[in-house]
Amino acid sequence: MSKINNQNLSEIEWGIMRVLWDKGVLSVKDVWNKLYPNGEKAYTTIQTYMDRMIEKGLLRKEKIGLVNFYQPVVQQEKMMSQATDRFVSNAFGGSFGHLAAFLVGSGKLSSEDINKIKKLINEAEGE
Amino acid sequence: MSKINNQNLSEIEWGIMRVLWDKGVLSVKDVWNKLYPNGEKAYTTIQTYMDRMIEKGLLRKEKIGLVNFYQPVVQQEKMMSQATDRFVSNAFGGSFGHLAAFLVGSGKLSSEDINKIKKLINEAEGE
DNA sequence: TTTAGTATACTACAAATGTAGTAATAAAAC
DNA sequence: GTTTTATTACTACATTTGTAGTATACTAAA
Repeated sequence: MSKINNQNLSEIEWGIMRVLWDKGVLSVKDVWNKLYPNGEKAYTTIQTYMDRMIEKGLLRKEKIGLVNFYQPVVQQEKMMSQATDRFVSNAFGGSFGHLAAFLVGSGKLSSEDINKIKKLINEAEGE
Repeated sequence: MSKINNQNLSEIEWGIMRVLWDKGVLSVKDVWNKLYPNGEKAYTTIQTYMDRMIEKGLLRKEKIGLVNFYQPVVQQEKMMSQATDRFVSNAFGGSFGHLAAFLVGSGKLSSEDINKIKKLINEAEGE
């Protein structure tokens, strides 16, 4: 039974989740084509990943004809939130403010980003 | 030779790094006491971690008397920056703005956090 | 100078991760 | 109807991670 989902995703797992969140329901081949159009990884490697991700409760599959179609079990928002929590707790000692300040001070944000943030802050404060 | 440092840290490795960044130079025992005052992990487990972290180029050690003292090789800022890059690229498709917006919209920031961010933004724009 | 206490160095091993090959099966093409 | 092609299912294996025990060696105490 899908062990209360709370693990870290590896880079490849994130990639797989992203295309599935984006496209909805896909076969291994679809995902593979999307992620590795030049065959950087073997097809069966991705197959293995995706089947292991079912065991982890991240995906589920359904066979239609002879092809398996996979889809996310976990919501993107939820996963992002959990991952952010874990990341902040590891890298920023649990302080979201620290991370936010780091972002603002890091030069990693474009001026559009900054404007969007200001707007969001104003909206949030307006309520 | 310290293979250009670019790996992910596990939760435990982050913990070790954090106490070392904080305190400077410590023995295994010091770190262990700090992180697991109730012996949640075996002393030798931490020893193993710290020695592996030397191979990964994260720490270095120096023997004084019969005790090894460990210290970080990589700067905290740099590590945080790299880790943030990787995290954003995995979880937010590479968009820092997305992460920042997510943070502001998530309710994870306190009002002091928000104020600090506004101040930082103003300062940044003032220059 | 034998003994008891520490810290180190080395070894061990299971689980998870990264990577992919091969066997089997079904459909399509000939 | 036999061959080829597409997929899946299963197996394999090296590396890394998590966890810790044991053997050594040195210091301090008795």
